Amino acid sequence: MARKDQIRQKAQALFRERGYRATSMRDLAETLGMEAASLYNHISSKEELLQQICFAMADQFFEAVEPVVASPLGPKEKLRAAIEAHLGVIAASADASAVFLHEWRHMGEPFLNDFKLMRRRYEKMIRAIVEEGISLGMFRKIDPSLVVRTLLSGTNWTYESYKSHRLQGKLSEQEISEITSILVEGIITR
Amino acid sequence: MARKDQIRQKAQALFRERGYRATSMRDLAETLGMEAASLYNHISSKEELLQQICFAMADQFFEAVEPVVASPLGPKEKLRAAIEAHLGVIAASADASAVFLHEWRHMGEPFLNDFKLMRRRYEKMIRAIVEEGISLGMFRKIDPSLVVRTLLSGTNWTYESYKSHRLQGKLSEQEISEITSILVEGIITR
DNA sequence: CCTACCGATCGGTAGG
DNA sequence: CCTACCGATCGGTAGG
Repeated sequence: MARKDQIRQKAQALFRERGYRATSMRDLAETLGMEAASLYNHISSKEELLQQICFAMADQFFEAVEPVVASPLGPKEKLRAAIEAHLGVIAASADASAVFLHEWRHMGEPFLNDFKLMRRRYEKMIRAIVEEGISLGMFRKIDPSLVVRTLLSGTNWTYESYKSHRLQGKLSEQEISEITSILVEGIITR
Repeated sequence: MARKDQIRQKAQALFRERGYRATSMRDLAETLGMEAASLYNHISSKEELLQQICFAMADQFFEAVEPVVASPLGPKEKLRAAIEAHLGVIAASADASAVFLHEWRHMGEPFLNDFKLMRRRYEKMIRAIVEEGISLGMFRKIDPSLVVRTLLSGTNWTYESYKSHRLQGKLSEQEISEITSILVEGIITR
């Protein structure tokens, strides 16, 4: 079991660095000091690795953001808290987040469809905050779907922050707060 | 020559839809109604296609944004115009933009390094606008590198807008303006 | 966890 | 632009 976790961790790093299709099972085995065939004592297929990474991250995002949505905060504070929670998940699992964001399309059915449905549900959850804010006159009247995509997309670079020249290491609490602020302030009515 | 353009156009669509590594030359040939071997009368390699797509898009982004940077606009209007120009390029070439944004890492050296340098130069150009705005007290005091990454990342979903349920078809001028506004307003001091 | 190996598929070439 | 084909590599299995 511990071995399987090691495999998954290395798979996350390689899938993120090179992409799922460009990572061979031989590559993965090599980083673990074993032969490719030996991997199959711990996993059943390459795609199973991808599925587990993607759906485990989906769980993480929901676990972080759902309590915020259920909270009694007002739209502005709720949206801020949701984006901060979302950023916190990426910061906590940068490799797996990058795989979640970019490699999911290489899953086969029926997992692919499940994944798309899950993502739709996630966006819908955040969209509800935006819609409430608009209806209360606190947020600008802009297509909520467009708003949510811009918000989430604006966070999607952060998994690579630790590789950047200027922004090395994990994002600090303050940086997470600043990114959130940039995104949320652009939506608030003046 | 016209044939080569057809090949490139189909390659853009397939690389974008399935990813570079998951697109075979046989896939590409099939969409063109020819055999894989015949492609090599028009191109020299699969990677050449990727390089030409990526660097052609790089040229487009620079051609759109450089005049804005050189203009006498103030930081706020200049940043707005730069983001709008950036969004305009994506809207005009959605497939190629998606490839530019996601598939570049599959280029080999020395092209890969050239590409990274080019991207750095592009970000630096936009960062200069942000830095000027901060120094004039018009923009909030936030790490300009973080700001630029958030801005550009916030535009990176737009190439898929025409596939979305709620946002079908190319982005309208108004939608481009709204996205720009969300991103830029979040940076301006109050 | 390894050796040995499989059928499938890959990018690309030769020759016409 | 096609047929025929190449060596390399792929994900995965058999058997120990």
